[in-house]
Amino acid sequence: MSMVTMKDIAVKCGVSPATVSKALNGHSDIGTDTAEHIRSTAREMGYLPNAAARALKTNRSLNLGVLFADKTSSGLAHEYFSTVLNSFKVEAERLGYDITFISKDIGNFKMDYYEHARYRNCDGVVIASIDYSDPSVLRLIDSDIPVVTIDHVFNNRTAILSDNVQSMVDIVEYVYGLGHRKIAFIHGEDTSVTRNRLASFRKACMNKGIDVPEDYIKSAVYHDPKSSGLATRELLALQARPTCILYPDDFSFLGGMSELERQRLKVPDDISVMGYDGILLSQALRPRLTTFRQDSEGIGRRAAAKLIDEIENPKMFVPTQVLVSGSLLVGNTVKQV
Amino acid sequence: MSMVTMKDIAVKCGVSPATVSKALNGHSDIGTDTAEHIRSTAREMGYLPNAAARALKTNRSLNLGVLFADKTSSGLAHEYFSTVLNSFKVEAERLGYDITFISKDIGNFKMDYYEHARYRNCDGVVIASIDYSDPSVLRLIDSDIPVVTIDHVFNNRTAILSDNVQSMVDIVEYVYGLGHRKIAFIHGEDTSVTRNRLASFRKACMNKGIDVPEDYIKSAVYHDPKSSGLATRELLALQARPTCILYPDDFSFLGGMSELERQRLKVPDDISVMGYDGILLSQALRPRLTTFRQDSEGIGRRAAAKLIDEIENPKMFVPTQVLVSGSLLVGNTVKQV
DNA sequence: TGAATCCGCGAAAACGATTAAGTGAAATTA
DNA sequence: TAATTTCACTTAATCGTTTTCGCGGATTCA
Repeated sequence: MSMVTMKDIAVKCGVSPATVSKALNGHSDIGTDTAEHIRSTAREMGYLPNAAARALKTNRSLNLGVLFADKTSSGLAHEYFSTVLNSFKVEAERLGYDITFISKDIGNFKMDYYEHARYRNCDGVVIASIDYSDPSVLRLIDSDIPVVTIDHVFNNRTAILSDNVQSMVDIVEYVYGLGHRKIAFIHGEDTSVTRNRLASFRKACMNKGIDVPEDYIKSAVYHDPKSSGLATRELLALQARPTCILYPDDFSFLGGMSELERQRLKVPDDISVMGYDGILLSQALRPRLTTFRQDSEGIGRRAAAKLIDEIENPKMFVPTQVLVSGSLLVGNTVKQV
Repeated sequence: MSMVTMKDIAVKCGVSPATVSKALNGHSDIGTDTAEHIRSTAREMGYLPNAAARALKTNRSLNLGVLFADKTSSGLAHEYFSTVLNSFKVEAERLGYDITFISKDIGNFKMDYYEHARYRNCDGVVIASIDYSDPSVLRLIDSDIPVVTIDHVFNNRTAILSDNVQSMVDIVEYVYGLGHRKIAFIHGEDTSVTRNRLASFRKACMNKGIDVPEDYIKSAVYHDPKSSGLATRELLALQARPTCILYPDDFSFLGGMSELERQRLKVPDDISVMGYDGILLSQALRPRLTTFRQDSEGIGRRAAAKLIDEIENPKMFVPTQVLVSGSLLVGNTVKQV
């Protein structure tokens, strides 16, 4: 039951624990035959390294912290973030790291994110889907722990972002190409992502020579069908109705579609609509959703790779912004006009 | 930068490290004033316990392992499991535990689940959404590490399950109540959950005096709209078409709906359909989905509570099956006939 | 042949915490 | 008053690894 340790192996092989450690870690100052003998008896005896002892001694845990939304409206429940997390996990494991969730207040112990990460000896932390103005987050950002952020930029940190600027350009060019000139845009809460998308939308329209009246820009809450339904209603009430509405994500998109349904408007015959995210369901629904697929898998993978690179080559570190581009997913919700 | 340790506090307070440890852990054999003084200087100095050192010495890590599907078809990406995971996380953290993902093969190091859990000193492990016949899983099940399983029963382990038997009863009674007598059932891959649901479906129908011809029972792949679309097509090809089709989950449900759309059948006027899971989107879509909402939040929470209880009170442990019941979510896809 | 180099390995001190066993003084008891 | 108990704290071992330093013997070099 109790674990076999290096000392046990040392006894069995008639060498010192130091030699066992070196043999198992592939140090060069151990004879090849001795090393091989140690390794094979280790295998026979079912030896497992003890992560705690190793972390204690080396001050490296091979463990990454992840910070995903703490709020009750769990970021995890949303497909975009759970996909990011999953690919982050896969890549991290491939590179030899485990991952642990970082939260505030573990049990009765009040602590902030930084303290939690320290407590667990995290070699690095990835941050996503969170309130980036939280002082507790900022403390972590300003700390000496390697950090990469997702979809948000700090000037001293590496960030992985979907290329929101390019995606809005692609979207506008696509609907423009289908003849739309009256394009409305519903955006999410005010975050840097939201601002980037909105600015890019405006610019792309301008480049196409399209005028965007202020009342074509509406605000909603990300992932909230009700809120986007409301925004949609406002847009439909305008005297100069848009011919195409862009939504900030696919949940909002579907919320908008229900409102259209309620008003007996057919998609895409009466009005064109388009989403963002490319959730799994988008292609299973009828009509198939036209949306912009974010490469969430790529984002998670790049985040892990960058973070681990920073951990393992600290002197080469320079804060970087990695843009990950997505692609248009053409369904049946946008029509030629 | 480098961490403040108990020794530092001991020096500053003019006591021994042992006294600091006891004071911080609330042992009774330290004077109240001394203890308070130690605690306050610890706070001032920004002391943080070192999880690795503590784990090494106590052989307890306050860390739980989670085993979620390893396959590329990430369990995490599915709303049901990510919700379970999230509530598991929240409850575990409330009780003072962190969580770490357990996988096979971390880096170049080949190991199985049991070894990984050992390596990380997990106090317990929760298993969900996984191939329960995997020998590596079985090794963990047969080990001395506390384990709870989700949606699968082993006789030596505590299991948390949605009450699939009752839910099928509720579903059958609901559609029966609306006049349906020709009810088809599409089920997922062969697992214990699937078998339970199917058996319960048959029994519930029998209790209502409904005959279920064998070709009303079709097989599909969970969460795969294509596969359920196919099964749907087969059902529609029958001479005695069912008036109501039950799907194994909401993704399959939507796959079925697209097939119906393709065949120009209106839901619910031409045919009634019903799903399972109660995904977030179900109420945002039009028609609103009639489905059975699993209490995934409750499942995760109970799993954490049970697991931690087993860890902290090992002698009271007895394998238990906790049934968590869900509830009917009535939308517009089932019609009175 | 004597000196320098290299190779393979061991001794021992950490890393930061916990805890059994003990210690001296004060308080209680007989 | 002498014996016992209680109180508040310390000593020191220990958890399983890693790593610096050094050591003896063999090999190479001059």
